Amino acid sequence: MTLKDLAKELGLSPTTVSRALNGFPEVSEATRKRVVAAADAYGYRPNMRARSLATGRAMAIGHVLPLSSEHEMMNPVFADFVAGAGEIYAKAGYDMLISIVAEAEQARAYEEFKHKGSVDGIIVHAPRMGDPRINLITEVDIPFVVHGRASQSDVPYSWVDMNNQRAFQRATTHLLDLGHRRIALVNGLENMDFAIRRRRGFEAAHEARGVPHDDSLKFSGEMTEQFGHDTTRALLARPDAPTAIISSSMIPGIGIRRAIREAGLEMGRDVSVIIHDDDLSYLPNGGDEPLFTATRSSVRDAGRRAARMLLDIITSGDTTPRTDLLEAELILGPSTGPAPVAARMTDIS
Amino acid sequence: MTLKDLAKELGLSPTTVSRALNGFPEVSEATRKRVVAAADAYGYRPNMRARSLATGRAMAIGHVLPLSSEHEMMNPVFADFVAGAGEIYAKAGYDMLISIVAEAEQARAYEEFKHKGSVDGIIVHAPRMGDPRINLITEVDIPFVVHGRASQSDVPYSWVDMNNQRAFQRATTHLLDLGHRRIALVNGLENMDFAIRRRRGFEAAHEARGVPHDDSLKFSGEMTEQFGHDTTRALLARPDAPTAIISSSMIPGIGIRRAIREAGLEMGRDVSVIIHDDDLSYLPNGGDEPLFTATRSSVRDAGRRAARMLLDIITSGDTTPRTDLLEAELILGPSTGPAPVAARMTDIS
DNA sequence: CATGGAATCCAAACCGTTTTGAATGGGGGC
DNA sequence: GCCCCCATTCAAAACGGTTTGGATTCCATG
Repeated sequence: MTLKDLAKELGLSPTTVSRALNGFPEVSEATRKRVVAAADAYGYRPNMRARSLATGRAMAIGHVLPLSSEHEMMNPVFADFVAGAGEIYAKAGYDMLISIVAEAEQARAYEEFKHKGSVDGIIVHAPRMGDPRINLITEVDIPFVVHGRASQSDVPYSWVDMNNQRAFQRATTHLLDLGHRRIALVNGLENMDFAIRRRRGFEAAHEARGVPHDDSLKFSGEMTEQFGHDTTRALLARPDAPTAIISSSMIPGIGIRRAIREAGLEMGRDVSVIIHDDDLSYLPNGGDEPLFTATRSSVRDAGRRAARMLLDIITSGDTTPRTDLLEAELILGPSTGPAPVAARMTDIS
Repeated sequence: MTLKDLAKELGLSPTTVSRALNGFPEVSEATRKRVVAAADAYGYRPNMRARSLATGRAMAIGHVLPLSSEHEMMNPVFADFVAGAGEIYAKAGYDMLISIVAEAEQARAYEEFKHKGSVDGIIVHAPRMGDPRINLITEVDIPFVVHGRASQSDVPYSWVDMNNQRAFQRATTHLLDLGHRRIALVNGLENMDFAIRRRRGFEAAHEARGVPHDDSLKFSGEMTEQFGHDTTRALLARPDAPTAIISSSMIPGIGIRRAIREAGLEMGRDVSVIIHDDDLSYLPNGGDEPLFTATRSSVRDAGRRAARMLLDIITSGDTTPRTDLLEAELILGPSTGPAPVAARMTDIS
């Protein structure tokens, strides 16, 4: 059932039918009702391809994800971010196009998105530091919003991001306040922008308190359970073992907890742990009570905000860059406590 | 730069240019070369919407995910499955359209996919038992492949699935062979088809060995760490505590491990644990050595297979249902061992 | 020297919408 | 009764490709 068929059925021209269905004022209320009634009697749905072609709007948003090689980690927050964005798109009648493309081919991917006309805007995921993609898409001249930021990017752009630095500064400060003086950082890969900001926050907290930070206590790697476990085991075997650990994600946090237990120690008493909690729906940080003390910021909510921002840029046509900085909450759980006295003593001595 | 512009630039008709670029035989090799050269000199990309409209093929596959309400679990395997499918689509020049839609509106969603003409085929995720969607899409008459199966569906359809029953039967049999007689099952929600099959495998193994299975040892719920932990804690507090636990996913498995440790017991010695491992890239079951004894089947690989199957159905036009049943491997890790003698004794007595 | 056929190329129709520009009819003002 | 304007409606031209059904040229064949 095409528009033409429907028009013939009603004895009207395609023009009038189209206008009736799209709410234009030049059509009488009587015929509009007649058309609408017939439309859903016949179950008519406009063909999006044809409409897109005519209007120039694709009614779709593209998400470009870097294709992770076999051994690289698939971004674990992606599913939740997309779920949040998808909610917004669905309400606004937009589709979501996802393309997974190797790092080297990203340039072409954006250009194709534009020229193929399959999307009206793009969400950029997982920016690296000084990510070249930003300049690239800016040149292509298609609306986009970045989830995260790319330090050292020279062009202005729109983004939604969590205040990574502030979150980790607060977490670190909290541990310092509890008397901890040797704190380890288990961070994500430091080619990712968020990881760099988190380390900066970690260091800034030390500096603000005049406590030196030890480079040998800072680790970065793929955020797996194994990574958390192995680094913690190594740390606890050292004579100058830290009394607290901050982890960039809950997954290594679980490995940290395991290593602490294996060492015969207790989390929250012998070693304090703070994780960052993306509030992933499939990995909740406990139920009524949290499992870990955590900085929490919902990545699903970030997805919703980024989607709203992008749709607003597209529909308003106002491309002046806008930004949305989310603050993480600091949630207290059983995984932190005052620094053990023994450690504090030896440290002070 | 449109096809017409390019044609004018070359002094050729749009017909010839189109044919040259699409490899039709009716164009001389000389002009083809000239056209191709000009095309990528000008950076010409055909507009997909126009092409789709003309050819009737959308060159896109739709994935429909149930919109999880705030409290429901977002399917944790989704990200990896999609990554696998995306690889295949990218190679074949297809786009991936994802739409997240509430359970109640799924019917309309499929119909719209068809009539809007935005996709050539559909992948159906997370089928429930007797899932009504299967009949629905069959009626809509658009190629589709189901990831998983829906028991009690009366119409034949194409699917890619893991042999859930066999995997859990093997895991259970292995525990029985180790002397365990009271085995608990920590399963996913039993409105999901895979969960039902896994329970059947669990029960079949008992029956094959003539060991009774106790309904009070079977649990199903959202597969969170907390769920694994809480049920295990309750189990271990019972006088007739099980000596082994099978978990439907690694995430509750981690909670199971935590509860075992909290009870002062050791996993693999006092309580054996087998998990099912979807081989998720961001939640590997250990590194060189596994953390858990596990039934393993890569969900990313399933995504690749489903995508290949669907593309083949679409391009061949042969819609006779095809199926692909993947067998899980049983991987031995440190989380299992012979049943403790004490338990075995009291059981025998 | 026609004739047929292969090899190339092109004009025009088509895909299903929206949108432009014009036509039609009815009613109000004079 | 005439004119103008407004409210409706429509025919036709986009949008950017593909595809159908010829045209044209060139060469070999009889």
